[in-house]
Amino acid sequence: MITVARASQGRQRAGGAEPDSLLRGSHPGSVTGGSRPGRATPPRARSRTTPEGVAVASTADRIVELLRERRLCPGDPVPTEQELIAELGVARNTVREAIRELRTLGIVEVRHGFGTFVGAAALEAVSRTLVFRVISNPSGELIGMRELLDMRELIEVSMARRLAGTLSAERLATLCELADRMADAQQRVAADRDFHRTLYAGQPNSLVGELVDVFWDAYHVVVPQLRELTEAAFDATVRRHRRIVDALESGGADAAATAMTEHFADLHERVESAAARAAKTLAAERDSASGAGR
Amino acid sequence: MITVARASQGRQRAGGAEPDSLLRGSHPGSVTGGSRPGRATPPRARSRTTPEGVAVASTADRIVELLRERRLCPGDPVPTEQELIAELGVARNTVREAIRELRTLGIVEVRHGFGTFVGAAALEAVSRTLVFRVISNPSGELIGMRELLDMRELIEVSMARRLAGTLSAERLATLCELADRMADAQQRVAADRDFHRTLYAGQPNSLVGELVDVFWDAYHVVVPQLRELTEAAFDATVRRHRRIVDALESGGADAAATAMTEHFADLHERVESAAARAAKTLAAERDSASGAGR
DNA sequence: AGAGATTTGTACGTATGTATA
DNA sequence: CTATACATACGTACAAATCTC
Repeated sequence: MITVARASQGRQRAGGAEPDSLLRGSHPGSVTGGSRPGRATPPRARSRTTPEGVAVASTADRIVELLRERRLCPGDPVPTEQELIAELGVARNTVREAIRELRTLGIVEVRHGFGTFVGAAALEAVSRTLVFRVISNPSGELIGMRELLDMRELIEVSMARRLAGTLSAERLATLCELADRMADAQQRVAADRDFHRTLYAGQPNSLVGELVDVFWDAYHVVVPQLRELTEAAFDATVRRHRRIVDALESGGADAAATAMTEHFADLHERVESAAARAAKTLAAERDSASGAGR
Repeated sequence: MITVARASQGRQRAGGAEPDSLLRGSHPGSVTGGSRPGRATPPRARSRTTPEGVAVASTADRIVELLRERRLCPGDPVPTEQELIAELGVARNTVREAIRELRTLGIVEVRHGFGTFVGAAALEAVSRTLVFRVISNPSGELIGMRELLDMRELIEVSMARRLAGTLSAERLATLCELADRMADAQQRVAADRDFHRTLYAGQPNSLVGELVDVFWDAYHVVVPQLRELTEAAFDATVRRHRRIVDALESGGADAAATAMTEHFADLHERVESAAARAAKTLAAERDSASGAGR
């Protein structure tokens, strides 16, 4: 009975007022109350702090700033909640929400009952955003899946170009073996993941591998929504992957890129046809339901 | 006096136990207490709930699940905190932390005093993670900056290949104008941003543009750390960008890719030389300080 | 423009589970 | 097994922002 009251407004997005406070703290009013780092005052006698209503965001920024000032590296312990409360002069919930934010971004890692530590800032969490982005698309999930696949193609084709002719014999053998294991329905998904993962494992740029992973994850979380992908095309999967390996081994950059492009063309085609069939069966179900039900 | 106590352990990372609960709720123990959605019981008489210590995470998952069940699209209102408290049977702080997590991921957007709404799941927040990743690198910020630049190159070179010969006359004219504006020191950064932005504006795949933006943002937050980039090379900037436009207009895919690659080669070179000079001046300062100070 | 209602933001106190030593 | 340090969760109260009338 309370829900419909606010449905009138469309979607006044707030806009991007944040990219300014990415690095620096920018906490405009640290002239709040007492609570200097020196004194060990329990955070009381406040009763009207709240600079303006962005305490959590500014607290998160200040924590990041703190980590930078103290030159804390991934794995190092972050001050405890109590210390942050004393140091920053905010309440526990504020610190907790700020930590929750940083934890979501991978900037810190929390271990229950033990402590909080600087994180590696992995991009892992991004796949969650991507998945939601796909499933919340009002025009249907298909276009979101197309975008994911297209993005993967963009990155991996480029990487194929770079990797052509640079892989060691062992690496190539491993890739061949993984491609073969894709013939087995049980191992297919894991083998596919390992294939793309070992492909970019030796890369000096760790971002590339992580980004590939993130998009791979998101895609493979979403794609099971399309039941009944083309079961027949699985030997084609093996073939495509082997061709990629071949091109990486002996071919030039263009050949590797072409092989990778064709792999993704296969994936695109399978998604499209599966979506078409899904739409058809859906329509058929609807027809039979409306025909028999009334 | 409390800080050093926990510095002994290295960094036992938790590992990736999460990609399983990306989409579905997977809240293992909803057999907690009462608090069914039907009854409007104020969440009391609990006193020992806490299934196992992951209430916030599972609450966040359940909220996402809720949004999916109700087919809520970006812009639609999310149930209020009170409703979520009643529906999910958790305390307010738990809901708030869950919302904070989803807000960080761009899955919801919160407006003080008004309500919470489904978000567009933009990748904006990623740049924050990227920035932290660079500045927290124990081996120095330079390698992180190299990675950012390399990642940008990977994506944008690939996009240049795609865009070659497809841009409209107006678009090309706009790009030319933006390139010219880079001669002005005042407008340079904004023009650069707009250049790369309008380049990928018409793309049907919105992910590409966002990803380019994210890496652009992160890079340009970090790069001012290197004071005194080569001031002399700025007409080269204009030239490089104009050459990209030319290649996109009349050249083939390879020409466009080459032009873009050369642009990034310039950027790489400038970063490296600036870093080398910064290291040199730093060493000089240290020498003079240790020589004069003692 | 003023008052009330709704909703999110912040603060404080307390109890409990968890991991380490 | 006990002790300790820490994060987790709950409940409540009040402040601030926004909307509606």
